[in-house]
Amino acid sequence: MALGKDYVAQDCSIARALEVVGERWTLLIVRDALYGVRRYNDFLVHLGIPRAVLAARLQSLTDAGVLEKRPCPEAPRRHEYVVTERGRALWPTLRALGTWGRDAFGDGKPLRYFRHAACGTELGLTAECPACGGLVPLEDVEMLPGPGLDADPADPVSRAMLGPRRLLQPIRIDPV
Amino acid sequence: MALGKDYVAQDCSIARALEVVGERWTLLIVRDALYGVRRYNDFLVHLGIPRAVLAARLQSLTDAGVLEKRPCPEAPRRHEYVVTERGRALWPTLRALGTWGRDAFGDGKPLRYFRHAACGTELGLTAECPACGGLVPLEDVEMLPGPGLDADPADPVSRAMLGPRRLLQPIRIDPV
DNA sequence: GAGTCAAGTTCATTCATTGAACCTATGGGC
DNA sequence: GCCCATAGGTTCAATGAATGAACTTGACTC
Repeated sequence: MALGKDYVAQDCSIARALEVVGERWTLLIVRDALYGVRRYNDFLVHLGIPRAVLAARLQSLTDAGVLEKRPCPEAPRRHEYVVTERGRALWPTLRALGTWGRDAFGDGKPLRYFRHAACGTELGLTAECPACGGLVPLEDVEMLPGPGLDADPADPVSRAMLGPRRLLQPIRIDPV
Repeated sequence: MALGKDYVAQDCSIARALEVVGERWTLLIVRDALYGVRRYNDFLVHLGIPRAVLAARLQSLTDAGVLEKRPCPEAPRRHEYVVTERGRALWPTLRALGTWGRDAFGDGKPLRYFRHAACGTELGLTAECPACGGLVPLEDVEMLPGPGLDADPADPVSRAMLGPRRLLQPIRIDPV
């Protein structure tokens, strides 16, 4: 929404936030980044997004300081996009949106669980731990597949996301 | 996003939620509805949204059970769109998004404060009361103008939103 | 030297958004 | 009865963004 008409003059923090993450695909990219996706091709495969749109979104998210683009440490000619602190701060929003989607439109079979790894308690509405009381550091959030999740997805990124794993833990795709 | 390509097969509650509230303008309409806007023309004036888009979004939000359309009790020929329980459940998401926008892109002068009316404490990141511990019922949330807010806005809806008021309290525009 | 792979860019088509103009039903003033 | 205003839309042409397929570029590999 940065291009063309924007939400200028709305005098509202929500509108300002939506200028950055309100476009189609953008929040899903941030979600994937929090789940550990880092590489252009992995976003591409997992989201099924057109290449041109992905490139544009990664660029604008980088400009906005939500992601950081940097050379991949292992293979120097590759890049990775890593969530910054500002990007991590979107996790409570995404958690709230996800619980809303689940409660409002789910069929009773959760797709994923998010637990505080230290105590095993499922996160509350907005990513806090009801038992320990407080926002759980992202590194301590464990995501697990729920009964509603496709147990044998086609694309390798979804497959890598199946197992219990931590938020932010980089996805690695085994070269076949 | 309901039309054309959608986020089908994403197998994710966030994607499902975005199918309903992810389009341009949609979350701003829900925000206004939570702030007490109820009438077509008030949304129109406050958001500066094209008429056709507003009509389409009100329709799809009504279809999704986020808003309810009903005849206005005072003037029987008018309608109002009122947030349902499902719509109210979006408040923590919007609060989280707003605090993110404020913290990430604000200039230090908050635009609005949201307080728990019973104790005067400012709401936390996601609409809970840090003092009382728990989600505050929307009717008990008081919104107040902050130092960053335009103190003399042009449109009557913004003017009606200036004073300290409760969430959901219907906006009334005095006929000039 | 031919082939591959990551990470894009280019381009024609399709789709959504925009802003202006028009429509319709009611209600009020005279 | 006639004129005008208001609420809540619909229609339409022009613009802008999204899509999918094809093409590009610069390593590295066999």
